Amino acid sequence: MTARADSPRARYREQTRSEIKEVAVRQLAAGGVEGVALLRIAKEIGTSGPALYRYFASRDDLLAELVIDAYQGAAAAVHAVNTEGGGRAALHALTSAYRVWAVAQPHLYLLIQGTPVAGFTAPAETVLKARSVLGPFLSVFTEGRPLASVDPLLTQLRVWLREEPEVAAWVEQWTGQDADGFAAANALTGAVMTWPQMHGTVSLEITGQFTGMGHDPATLLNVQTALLADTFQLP
Amino acid sequence: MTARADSPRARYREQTRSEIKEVAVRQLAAGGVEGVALLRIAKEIGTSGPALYRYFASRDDLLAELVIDAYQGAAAAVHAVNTEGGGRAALHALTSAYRVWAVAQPHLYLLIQGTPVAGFTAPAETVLKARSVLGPFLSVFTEGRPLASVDPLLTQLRVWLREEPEVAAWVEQWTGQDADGFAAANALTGAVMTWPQMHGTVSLEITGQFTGMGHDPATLLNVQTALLADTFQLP
DNA sequence: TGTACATCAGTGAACGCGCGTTCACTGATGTAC
DNA sequence: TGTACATCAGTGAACGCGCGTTCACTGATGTAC
Repeated sequence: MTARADSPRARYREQTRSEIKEVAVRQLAAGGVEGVALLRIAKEIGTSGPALYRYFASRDDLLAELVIDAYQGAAAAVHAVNTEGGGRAALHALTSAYRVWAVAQPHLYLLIQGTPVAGFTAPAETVLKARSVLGPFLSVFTEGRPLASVDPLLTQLRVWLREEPEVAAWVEQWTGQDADGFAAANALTGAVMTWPQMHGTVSLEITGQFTGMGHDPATLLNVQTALLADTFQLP
Repeated sequence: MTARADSPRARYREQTRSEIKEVAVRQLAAGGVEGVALLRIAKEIGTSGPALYRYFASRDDLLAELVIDAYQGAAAAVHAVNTEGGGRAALHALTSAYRVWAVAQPHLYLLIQGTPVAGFTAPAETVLKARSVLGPFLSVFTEGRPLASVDPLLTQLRVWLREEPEVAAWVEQWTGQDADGFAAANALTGAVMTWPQMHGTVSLEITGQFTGMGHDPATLLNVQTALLADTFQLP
């Protein structure tokens, strides 16, 4: 019989779990994924190595939780943006929030969007979580009217919407539009174009490849976002 | 006294060095940077571990060479593009060549553009090599006339050109234009905007984050490239 | 309220692994005269 | 062309390290009656 969820013991358990994760994140920041070591975590929180196995079944299990937490954090940051006004301003707010979150915790960003870790299979929920981050972008692009240059991509995504009910449902949820219609396809196309744009700029900034270059990454992202807004003729 | 450069011994030495690097690259592909292990390399080429120290001073030295080789490969792929005609077609050819190289050797691409390896300092030449990859893009954008939306970035890069003689020289070399002029600044801005765009799309493709999504990454890159060409009003 | 038992957190010792690197050495291949 | 020496490639043994994980165990904290 398991202890009640709000028992003192359960509470203590949760507390220890999150303490372990905190230390793990710190090690992640310091030495990357390979720098996360159970024995050193144990030493840091003043316990023995094997004790950690009361809280996580294995190192990979711990990593998997970090991945999920990171996605949750990114999604929260993006979802917290007020997009009520819609249009260009909302898009700028979204891309900026995405960047700000990433720059504030680069190690977490790299954990979920960087080089995949060999031998480590990401948890199954990952795909859904990643989609969740892009949701708010869909809603902004719903009112877009893309220029003709975007057509090749639009056509492909329209097919996808037709063939993948899951995706269609996701898009409908965020756009409030029928997945067969123009608005839904436009929205999906906008999100699919925005993602790599943000990711490219943000990841180059985070990995330090802009250091010594004469521009502010935020300005770069702003300009790119403005062009996207132009392309989709956002109000 | 060192052996003559073309002596049989020197030739054999080079051969062994490159055999070691080949195996290392194979291990890189299989298990990422952490998967490159001297002892396993030695075993694979049928020699003892310590023997490798005749060819590379340390594991980090070996990795550094792989990094340089990878940059050289990327640069070669981009430099091989025929940009004589210039304009939009040349830009498309360049971004496409970049992507094709990356997709063909994803592990090498991730080695130079992915998550930095903790505790490993990239060789000093790295910055120059990275610049070299972008050179041909400069020449294409020389004939660009960017839209006003790009101005904020343009202004920053103009300052950079003025203050960093090295960069100015690099830009002059590829554009054949005076670094103080409009053409040089436009070219630099175009390259700085193209880089993250390509990187974003290519790295998401390579890390498998597009799998299960209903579009062809090449189409996405083409659309993005077309928009860049529009933005800079390339002929 | 007290007692008997079950559940849980944490321990210390130990296992086996693969790693990078050093060292003193042997034998082969070059070079100088 | 032959001999003496220097340079090089490669070896086997060994070092020390940190790691993830298992195991049998002790003591504390809960739960049931």
